[in-house]
Amino acid sequence: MVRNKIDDINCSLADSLNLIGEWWTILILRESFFGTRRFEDFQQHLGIARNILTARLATLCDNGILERVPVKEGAKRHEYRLTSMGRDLLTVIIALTQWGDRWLRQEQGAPVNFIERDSGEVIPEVCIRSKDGRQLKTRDLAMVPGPGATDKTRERLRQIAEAWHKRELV
Amino acid sequence: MVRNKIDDINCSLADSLNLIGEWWTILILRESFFGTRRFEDFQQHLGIARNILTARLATLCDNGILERVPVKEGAKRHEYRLTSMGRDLLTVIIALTQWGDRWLRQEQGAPVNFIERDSGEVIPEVCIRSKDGRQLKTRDLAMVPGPGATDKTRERLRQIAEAWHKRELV
DNA sequence: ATTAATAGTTGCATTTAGCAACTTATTATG
DNA sequence: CATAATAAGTTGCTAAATGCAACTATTAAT
Repeated sequence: MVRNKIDDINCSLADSLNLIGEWWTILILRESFFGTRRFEDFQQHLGIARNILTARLATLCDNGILERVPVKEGAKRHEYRLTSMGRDLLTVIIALTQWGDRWLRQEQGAPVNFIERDSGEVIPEVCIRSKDGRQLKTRDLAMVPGPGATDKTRERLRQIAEAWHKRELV
Repeated sequence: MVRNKIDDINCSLADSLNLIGEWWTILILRESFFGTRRFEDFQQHLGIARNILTARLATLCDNGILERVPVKEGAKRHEYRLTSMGRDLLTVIIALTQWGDRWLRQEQGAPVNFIERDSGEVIPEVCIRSKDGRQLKTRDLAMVPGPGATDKTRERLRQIAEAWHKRELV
């Protein structure tokens, strides 16, 4: 799929989704965080079709999110492990899990709680904060061009800012 | 697709992905955060096929992430707006955008920076924190059954904890 | 009343995913 | 070492999802 074709803003979100936005990919990564490393284990835990799993693991390896390492020194079989790039996705995965807990399981409560290993305390919800630690909402945020902005991006951001003022200040 | 079929852990992540994990959905939500509300605008900004856009907007409305509201009092035409459930996804979207900034645009830098509207300061990276505000990494985290855990979930979490000890303490 | 814009729908081609059986290589076992 | 068992895919086929472009039906503007 070409999700960025006519996109008028060069956005890291679309790029990220091109790497991890395919069916199953995030659940594969969740399994990785759970400690799963072997093909058969991914397949059995997720119930994913074997050919799709093959394809997804290859994409993740090609993009540096997982790496294939020998099961042990000199072994021919390998396993799939998170790279630091992959581990860095944990924030996204936990944020999305917590969103599901909040909105899809209000009655039952979360099936799984993430705790800090040392203290055993449940971690608070991942959220957007200001530099000095205040929690921010959608309305508190705006966007400005960053160092990698193209002209198109600047233009789009200008239009967004303008539309916002029209709607918010009237 | 049935992504949760053989899943042996009842996970909010899989549920979340069933709502927002389809092609295009997250980019549609990004557009919503940018202020886009009308069908034609979504279509033109994203370059998405019209029938797919129709389907995605319907799913998002059905699940309470967007809502259809009349363009103005009494008008027949409507527009699509984020609900509070939808706005609550901003954390995920920013986390994923920032991940893309970090790993896919190391040279150029981020095309878009999120700032706090009042201060103009760029917001820090969304991250996982402990109760007292320390930043946590993958290794600092563990999982325990929450109030909504099933027997299967408990069993799986037990296995994960056991495997972790074997690998980490040797 | 007529036109233009908006918001879809429909039919068809292409791509992607699911399934189950088959293949190949690699470890374990007697 | 031979054989079996496991692991890790591959292949061929079916079903479902997506892309595209043209068409339709409202609604709003003049």
